[in-house]
Amino acid sequence: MVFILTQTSPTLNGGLPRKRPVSTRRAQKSEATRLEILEAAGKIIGKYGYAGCSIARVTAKAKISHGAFYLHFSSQKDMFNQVLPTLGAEMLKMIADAIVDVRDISELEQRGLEANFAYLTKHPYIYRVLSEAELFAPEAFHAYHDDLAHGYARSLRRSRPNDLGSDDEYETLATMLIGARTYLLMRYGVTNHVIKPLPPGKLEAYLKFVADGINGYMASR
Amino acid sequence: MVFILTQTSPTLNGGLPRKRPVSTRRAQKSEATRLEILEAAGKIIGKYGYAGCSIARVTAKAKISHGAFYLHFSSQKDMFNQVLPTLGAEMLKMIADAIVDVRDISELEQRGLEANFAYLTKHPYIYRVLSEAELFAPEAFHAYHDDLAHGYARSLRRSRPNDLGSDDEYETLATMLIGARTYLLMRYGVTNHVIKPLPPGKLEAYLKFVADGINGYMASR
Amino acid sequence: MVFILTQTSPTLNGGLPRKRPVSTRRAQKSEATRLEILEAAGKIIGKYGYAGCSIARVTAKAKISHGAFYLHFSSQKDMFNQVLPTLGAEMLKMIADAIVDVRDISELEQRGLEANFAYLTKHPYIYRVLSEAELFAPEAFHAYHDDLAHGYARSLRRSRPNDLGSDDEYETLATMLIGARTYLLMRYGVTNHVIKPLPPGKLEAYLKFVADGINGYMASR
Amino acid sequence: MVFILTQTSPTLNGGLPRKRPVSTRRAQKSEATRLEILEAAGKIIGKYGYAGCSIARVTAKAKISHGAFYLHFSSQKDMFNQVLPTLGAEMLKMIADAIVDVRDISELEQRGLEANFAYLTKHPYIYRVLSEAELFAPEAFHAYHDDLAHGYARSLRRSRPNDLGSDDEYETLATMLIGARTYLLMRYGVTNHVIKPLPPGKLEAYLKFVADGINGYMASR
DNA sequence: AATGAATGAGCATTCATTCAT
DNA sequence: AATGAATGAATGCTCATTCAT
Repeated sequence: MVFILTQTSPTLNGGLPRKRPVSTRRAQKSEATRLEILEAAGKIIGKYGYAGCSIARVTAKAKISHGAFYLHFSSQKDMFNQVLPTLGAEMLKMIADAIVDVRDISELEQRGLEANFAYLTKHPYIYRVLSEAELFAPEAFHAYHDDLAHGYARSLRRSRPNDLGSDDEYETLATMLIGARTYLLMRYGVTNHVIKPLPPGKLEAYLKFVADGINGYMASR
Repeated sequence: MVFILTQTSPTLNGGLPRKRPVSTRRAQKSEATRLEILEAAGKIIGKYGYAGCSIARVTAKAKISHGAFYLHFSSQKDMFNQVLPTLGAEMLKMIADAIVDVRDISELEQRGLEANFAYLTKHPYIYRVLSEAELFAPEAFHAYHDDLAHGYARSLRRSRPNDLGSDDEYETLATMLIGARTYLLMRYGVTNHVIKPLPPGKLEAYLKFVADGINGYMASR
Repeated sequence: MVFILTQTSPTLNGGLPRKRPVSTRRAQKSEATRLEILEAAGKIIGKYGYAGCSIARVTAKAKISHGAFYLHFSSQKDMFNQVLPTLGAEMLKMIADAIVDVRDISELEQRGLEANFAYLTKHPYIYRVLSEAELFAPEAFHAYHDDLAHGYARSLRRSRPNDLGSDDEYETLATMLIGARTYLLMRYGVTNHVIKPLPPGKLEAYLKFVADGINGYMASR
Repeated sequence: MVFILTQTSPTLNGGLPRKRPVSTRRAQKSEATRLEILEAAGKIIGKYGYAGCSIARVTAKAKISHGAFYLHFSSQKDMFNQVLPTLGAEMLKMIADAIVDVRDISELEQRGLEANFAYLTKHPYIYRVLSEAELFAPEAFHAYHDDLAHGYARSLRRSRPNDLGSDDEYETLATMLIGARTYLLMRYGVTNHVIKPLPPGKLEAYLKFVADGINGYMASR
């Protein structure tokens, strides 16, 4: 096949060494495998936690050999630190998309929470990946929260066009809001690492509290 | 030795087998050992985390034999679930004492936070015991937070004498407040599992946000 | 490419398949690669020992692919057994050259030792290649020592023209001398696999002892 | 049983807590196991070398569980460093005993070599334990050779009562002699890690050479 | 000829728990 | 009641060799 290609169409790739396509194909395959491993790891973390996410379990689920794991990750820790960024990125994107055109805070919060909740429900294992990351993938955890708080802060600012708070003030606020909703979710919306709908009224409570808390916060500076 | 004691004073308690004092003494000793083990475990968790809190380390620190551990706890998990209730109770009490006579919310929050922070600074290992408990001692973690939210809710209600919110509403609010402050602390006040003072302004930001958030929350029901 | 070459000049060598020049060029290239691999292996053994001389390390250093290794050696063991003969040959030659025209034993010993020492100092990794070879490349090790003892024996015989000892007697003697100097070097001239100068007097001690044995050694002090 | 003992002979141990016998018994058992492990390791090293002396093999041979190994040694390296001192001590003692009353060098050498050879033949695996130790248990190896050279030097001095050489001179000499005989043994007396009798004449060659060096060796044939 | 992804057996070490003493 | 030796499954990781491309 290679022979035929190089004979029949020697000019197709403009004289480039015919190595590229091969290595590109390989690189794609490799990247695909890397993602499969991370998906497998995510599911296993969802079920057994990071502590139960042994290389043996991951490779069995990803249907690769034990040794192949180390072609894609330098260590278990390395993999742990990639699970959240990879699997969490999509969630962040979904949330960002959901709030891209909101104009006031309650819309922001409502849509953001809905998108967040929808994603967690659809990909139930993400919740555990995220909640245990503080311990097992601290770098990823903090990077994730920096991102989240940053984006949140930007949306908050956009939703209050006349307000002139500093970046740090908005990030502080975002941090508190994330904490409040995380604890609400943890206390009322999670059983055995599985997300369930919040009891009626909780979400509204959060929205109300948040709205006036912010007004007061901003007014009193 | 035991035999002799029970034999030499059979009449003191009117013919009933006079086991109580002895077993009481034993029980006291046993209880003391149990507490020593839990203290040791607390310190080890503070230093190495629950994951590094092996029975070997704990028994070495508590100066008991490996096997003796199982006279006091049925398993490692059992011990994990007792560390937080035992060591955390004191902190809860300190906080409760600090806020027992407050009359308005900002005093409540200020004093509560100060007491909390003071305790964590004085007993640095508690922070890790608490923060990792969600993962390694989930039952204890949730019981602790139930307690905390409950007490918090009661204080909130007391600080707003004319308000008629339901218990559940106050607990929901307490949960959000705990989340907000926990995340603030985690993001700005902890490095390498060690508490450090919050940057200036963070605490005030929390107090302001909290005060008006609550007012709005309560007014709009 | 190969195809084209063999097709375009079929007549040059009178109809015989004109493989030779090509395969010669190839063979040369192959031989060069083989040597590069062995050089790389030598350096790695010098630094990490045979046990640390993995195929991965060697191929990385020789800048060839992992698989290409097996085009030149049938196994790791095979390579191990070729490192010493290849890299040691030069040393043996240097020593042989140094002693080619000596006429008495003390000159023989002095010059031989100096040449040996000079070579080891200049190519520090050879020492480890040699000293660990008994374990990891036993065939090569024994072949090397056969060679060494053989040449040594011949020089000894040449330095004693009137002596009629058998070859075996001279080889036995050579073996003992090699052992004596090797142990002297090992005990007094090597730290952490690196050759350093012998303490003053050791070399002279060896020379005296060798000449006259214990009696002479003791008498001549 | 314990009860009976403490009742029937309360004075036998003079009031000492009856814990001692138990822990002594335990300690003896433990020591016995430690030695069994080292014996097993010695045999395995004799057969497969240090590189093949895995904990799995050792514990299987010593009929203990995998984990029990670590009750007696802190690591594989720790064990490696104890094999030679433990198994080699007996050999050194046998040699020392054999030469305790010699009065001249040739007797010293003859008896020492015979004892050495006899021991190696009876405990064939020691040879490999010793010869590979330089690489796998360097500390033990050098300690062993320091001991050996030291004792050897003392014997040499004793066998030459009128001689006033320094300790260092005698140790240097001992080192060369050990080297010479080791290489003789290695080259003529070992096949596949198994000791076999030296060919006739080799031992005599060594004795002659040692006494008078090359000159004597050659003259006395 | 040359590549490098894939394999899978092997390794040292840890540790909660049990149980004979 | 108290001890601590013993168990054995489990873990993360390495590496010589093979083989599809």
